[in-house]
Amino acid sequence: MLPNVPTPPSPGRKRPTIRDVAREAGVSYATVSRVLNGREWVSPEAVRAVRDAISRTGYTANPHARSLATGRSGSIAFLLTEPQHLLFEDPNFSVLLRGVAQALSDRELTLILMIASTPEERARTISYLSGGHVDGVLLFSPHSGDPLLGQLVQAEVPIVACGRVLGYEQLISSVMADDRNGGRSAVEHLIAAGCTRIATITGPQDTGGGVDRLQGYHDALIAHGDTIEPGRVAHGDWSRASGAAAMRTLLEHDPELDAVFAASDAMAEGALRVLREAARAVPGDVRVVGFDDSGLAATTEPPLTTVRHPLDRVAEEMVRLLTDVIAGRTPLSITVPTSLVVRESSPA
Amino acid sequence: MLPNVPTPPSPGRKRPTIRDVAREAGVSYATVSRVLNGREWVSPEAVRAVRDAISRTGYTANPHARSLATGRSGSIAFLLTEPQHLLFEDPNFSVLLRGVAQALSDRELTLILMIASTPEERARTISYLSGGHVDGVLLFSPHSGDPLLGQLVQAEVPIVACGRVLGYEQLISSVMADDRNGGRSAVEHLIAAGCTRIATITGPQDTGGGVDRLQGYHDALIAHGDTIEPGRVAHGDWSRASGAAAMRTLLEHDPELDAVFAASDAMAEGALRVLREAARAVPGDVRVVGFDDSGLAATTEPPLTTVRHPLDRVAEEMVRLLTDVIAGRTPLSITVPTSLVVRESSPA
DNA sequence: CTGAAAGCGCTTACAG
DNA sequence: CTGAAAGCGCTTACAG
Repeated sequence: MLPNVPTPPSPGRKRPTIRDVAREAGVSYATVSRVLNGREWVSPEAVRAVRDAISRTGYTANPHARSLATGRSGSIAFLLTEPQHLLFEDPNFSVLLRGVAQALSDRELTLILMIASTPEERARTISYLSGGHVDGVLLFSPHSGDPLLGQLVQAEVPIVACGRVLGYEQLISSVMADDRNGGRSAVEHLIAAGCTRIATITGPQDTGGGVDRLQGYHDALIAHGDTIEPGRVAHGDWSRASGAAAMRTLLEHDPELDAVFAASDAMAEGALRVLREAARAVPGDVRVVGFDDSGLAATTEPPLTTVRHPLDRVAEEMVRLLTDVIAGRTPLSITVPTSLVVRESSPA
Repeated sequence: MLPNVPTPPSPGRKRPTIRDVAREAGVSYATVSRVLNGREWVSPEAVRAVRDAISRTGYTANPHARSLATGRSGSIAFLLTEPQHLLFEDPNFSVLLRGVAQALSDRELTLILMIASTPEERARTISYLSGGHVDGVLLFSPHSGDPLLGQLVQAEVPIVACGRVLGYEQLISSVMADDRNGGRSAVEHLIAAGCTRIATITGPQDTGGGVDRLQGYHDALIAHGDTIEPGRVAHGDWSRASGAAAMRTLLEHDPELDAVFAASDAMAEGALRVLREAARAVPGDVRVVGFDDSGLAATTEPPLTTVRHPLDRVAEEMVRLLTDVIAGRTPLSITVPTSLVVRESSPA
């Protein structure tokens, strides 16, 4: 029928364009564009006519044409660089994703998900993002040694990271929890409960969260006049398995320890399992405090006392900040407060 | 400097276009386009010259311009309609997302994530997808009563669903696990172990998986000459909490039951918790079998015997099928096989 | 094998 | 307040 139907089996009738709407409304298509974009200098009658024509024709704008004309893509990349096994088990990820999806949807922006774990994916990702095909990038779980970071900065893509990016504080905006004070409050809670041999399982030391939560542990101990025992500090990678491994190391070093502060709920869960195997009662023999207040925290055995990391707020702030950065405002960091949530693994 | 820099603070120099490449290579830009798209009838020299020019200029194609010209967006929507609390706790979701991201990336397609839970999100989603802004839609956790389904079908958007969509079997292509045989094999395993009072916790009965796994339970029992006791069937919604609630109901109806087949690992986990509270040993007093072999299964207490649902395969097949549907091939369904994974909650 | 040209559907100064 | 026109960066028949 029509001369220029799409090459493959035509997906129904041609979609209406701005010209169809203009014809319906009896105005020029420039005017249609103006009301579409809510610009000034359009008469009320024209606005009404166009709106009617739009609903009659079922018109929706072609985002590609719009992007081509404006030079903005209307989309944001949600970039994950964690190795996949962490992604799989981390309930924080879902919360963040949900929050970002919501915030983006509210602003009529599209969420493009990119996972860069294999070398091929990383190469494709960097060329895609450097190509200017998205308006900005939301970066999750960045590790300071990652070469992707430098490439992204060099490509001048607007970026906002989740958590401080070590070594890039001045170049990459970020939204972080108050990790240091959060860690501190967790350990102060343990001290107040009378614990005297407090160990910690840290996050990766090439991440802001990993470093800052450990610093909070230091702060609390020092403020209380204690010294830091190296044997009471074991490192993890946020995962359950690493938490379990770290707990074993800690028990070897000090079988008498009476408390553990784990820098994530997932690691705390691993620690809980090892303590059970080692026949230590929680909280009777050993108190355990986690970090995040993720979905996990309330369902462990016993339920975890933890530091609440308000990821819904973080997601919202990340999107807000990114739109600022895209608009040209200078990079900055936002810190959201944390709070202690007391459950049975370390009651008040 | 340049007359037409983008409105906000110029993001560095202008990106090279196809004309810049053509100039560099000393050919027309039509020729550049040909080598870009790997079309025939280009001399080897021209190809070489263009490739060199591309790497010298750092050119990457503008996807919006390309989409506008070709009428294809190069992107696929990953659409989630589950209420958010399910999304949060379901480890299957991450596996699927990862698999789809990989398969799409291999085909140079972009993954657009859409979450449609609130009414506003649903409205935006339907208008976005109906607007023809993506080449196709990957649908997750569809419930048969959802009005979104009809709207999507009416909009003639290519769709592939994860799991059979009840009532839309002829209209929506899908990739499903062999749910019925999977459920059957789980229950046969229980029968073979000598269980005689086998209960089941089902998934939602408005989903293909929910119905088919229950049918598998029926099949096994009937084949063994047993009758179906209504009191031994309790319904859940895939979540842990619903599994726990269902388990309580089942114990009330038959305190002597000696086995439970839960239609998801998450529900099995909830059941496990209730059995522990009720002082039933697993597998001593009650055997438990789950479904999915999700990340959860190996970490429960005790680890779960379960039916493996190969979600990585499912993700890959969904993308493959969707590209077929987009290319105009007739809709069809793909079933991937399942297999029993034996662990301690019901040993061999 | 290769150019010149039209067209994809918008936005945006530029004149009126 | 509104139209006519140029331009965004590509692809694709159409002539050569």
